[in-house]
Amino acid sequence: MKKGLTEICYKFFTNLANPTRLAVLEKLMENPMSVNALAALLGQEQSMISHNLKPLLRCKLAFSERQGKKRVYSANRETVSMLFKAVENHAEKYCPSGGRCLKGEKMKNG
Amino acid sequence: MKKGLTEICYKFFTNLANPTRLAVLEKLMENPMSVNALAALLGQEQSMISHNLKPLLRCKLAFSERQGKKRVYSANRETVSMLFKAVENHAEKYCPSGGRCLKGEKMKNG
DNA sequence: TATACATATGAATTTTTATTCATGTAAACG
DNA sequence: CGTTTACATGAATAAAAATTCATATGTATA
Repeated sequence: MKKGLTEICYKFFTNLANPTRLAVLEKLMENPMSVNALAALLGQEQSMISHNLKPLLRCKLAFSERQGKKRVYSANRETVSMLFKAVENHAEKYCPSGGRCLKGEKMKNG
Repeated sequence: MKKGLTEICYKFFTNLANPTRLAVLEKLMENPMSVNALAALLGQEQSMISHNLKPLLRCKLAFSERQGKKRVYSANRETVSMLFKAVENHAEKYCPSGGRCLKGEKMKNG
């Protein structure tokens, strides 16, 4: 493993280890949208979405662009799809029947 | 994104979002070893290593096998290398000069 | 089978992270 | 330029994780 990667990995995975941020990324993978659109879709407060978008932007897992009075967020499709795919591959191989091996502990939300 | 994957991703990334566990995985990628060997190498208490190995095993990010009175742990090389590679790719492209873009927040250890 | 070695577990505490609520700021548009 | 819309930020609180220390369990072997 490359030196310094551990620290980057830590920030990275810490960033992803959150149901709200994962849900945001999932939505943004479907299509780019505004903070309020995300908040509405996910049934969460606008400020919570904003707070959670920040670390995603910082790590460049998401991008943003102003469009008129809105600000449109989009996912870093390359990285995000690669990561999700890695997890999906693992799950298929090691967590048959949809991660039932992880049963018992539920996600903080939904 | 496949349904149910969000939850698996959450457990997954939560598992990886920890400096001790990342360090453990890094060592185990070099070669399989016992709990005490890990503890010695990482300068951590044995119980801490044990506690942190548990979730890695649960998610099958690591495996274990008894060898005499020791228990030898090994990394799931396939998954771990894929994940690390994904992060490395991202870092190269989006975090030039070794993740300096992530500066300011240090890892809990290291 | 008593002892030592290797690891696991439990529970209390500390640390980190998330969430909420109130408020601040910035662009658009009348 | 004041008002509305859209979003960001700060600070307090709440929730979740990590760490530590004490102790239990399990295996080999004298």
